Amino acid sequence: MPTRQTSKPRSRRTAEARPYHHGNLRRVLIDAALQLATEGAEVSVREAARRAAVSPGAPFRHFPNREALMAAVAEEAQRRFRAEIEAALREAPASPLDRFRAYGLAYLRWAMRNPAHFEIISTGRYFAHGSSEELTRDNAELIGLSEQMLADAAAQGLLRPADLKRIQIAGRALVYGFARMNLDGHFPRWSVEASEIERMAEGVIDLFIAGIAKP
Amino acid sequence: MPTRQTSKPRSRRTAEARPYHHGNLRRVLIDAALQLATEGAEVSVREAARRAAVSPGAPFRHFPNREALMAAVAEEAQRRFRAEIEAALREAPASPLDRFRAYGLAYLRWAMRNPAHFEIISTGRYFAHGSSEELTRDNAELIGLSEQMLADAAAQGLLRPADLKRIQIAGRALVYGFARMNLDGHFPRWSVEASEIERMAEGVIDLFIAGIAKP
DNA sequence: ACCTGAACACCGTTCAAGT
DNA sequence: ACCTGAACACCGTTCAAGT
Repeated sequence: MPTRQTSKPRSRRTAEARPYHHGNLRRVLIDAALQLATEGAEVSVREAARRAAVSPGAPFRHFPNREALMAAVAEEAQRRFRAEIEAALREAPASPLDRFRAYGLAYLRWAMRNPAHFEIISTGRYFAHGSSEELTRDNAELIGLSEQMLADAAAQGLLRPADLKRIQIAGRALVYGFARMNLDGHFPRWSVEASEIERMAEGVIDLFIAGIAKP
Repeated sequence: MPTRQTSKPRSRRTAEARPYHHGNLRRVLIDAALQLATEGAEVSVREAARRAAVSPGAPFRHFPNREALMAAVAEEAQRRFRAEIEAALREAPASPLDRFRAYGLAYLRWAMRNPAHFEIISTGRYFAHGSSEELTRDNAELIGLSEQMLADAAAQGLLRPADLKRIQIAGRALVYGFARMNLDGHFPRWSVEASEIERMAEGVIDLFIAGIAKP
């Protein structure tokens, strides 16, 4: 058994003597909130503070209110979401309809695997979406992407005649609705087993594309 | 000016002398909660109690907890939702695809006009859907209805070859997604004006049906 | 410049006591 | 049988005081 090192004076910054100033609290709070969401718990400022080992008032030095915390969490989640979609598109074939398909698939796969984060991004109950520059910009870019793919498809004569905006809204409603059915626990009542959800996601996207594509 | 009837003794149950026993509290609480939701406010048990002019503990004689109140509210909303869909189907033509269209339209119209009620029915964040017999039954019947219409359409040779379950899930994802985009405030970023939402709902349903129907 | 800790106004829920 | 009112454990948020 090793002797206790009683002679050595405690250094000013050992692990057990946490400094008064956290230094990194903003980041730690966002991670704690992200973690809470992943666990399926309600994100509360107090609980995030508790996990950051900090007093209940401390978060309010970094965020004016709970909404602002949620917005920061959403920005982080959206960044990851967008990164995954862009990665999928980088590996996708050149044909615009194939790219449209890859986009939808990547969207749904991320939503299926990160339901809590997806909800924070999309719900708008936690904070006003318009209040975040970054979220608005990211969103606009993703929308522009799908607009472009559809316009290309139309230009190459791949689509049956139809209003492009209508196709776009329908396509988005389809994937968003599917993601939310999953999130909101609707699939059991539609007899869709957990194990077949990702396959069904693919099937639903293919059905939609078959419906808009020229035969 | 009429003289005050001071001679007449106060009856035991005048309007201003509210009786200790409410008599109708369960109903009144549900209506108050429905009203709160309509106003866009968070439904709280205490506020519902306040509006029913009753103490904060009183609701718990009628509902074991907040979830049970929300479930009762959802049951009421679902009843109205279902009634409207069934009314629309009564007036709809006989052709199964026309009926499918009428169903989708009635679904979306109700969701557009009663967003708060629609959310309580569909979200599953307020209470466990499985806990309500009535909700489960109502839901199953609505699902059965659309199943039947699609089966009829297939039997009459109106559909392009495709898996019926897939069509059903896709159709539901489409309308649910559209309703939620409205609810969650997505339409501004898709440049869909409030005034054109119902027209767009129709367009999106028609696009879907054109996609599954035999040309 | 950033954090603590007490305080305030909320909430859901319980429970003894009243009618 | 049903309701009151005080109580408890939460929550978001503020603010004087500490480092």
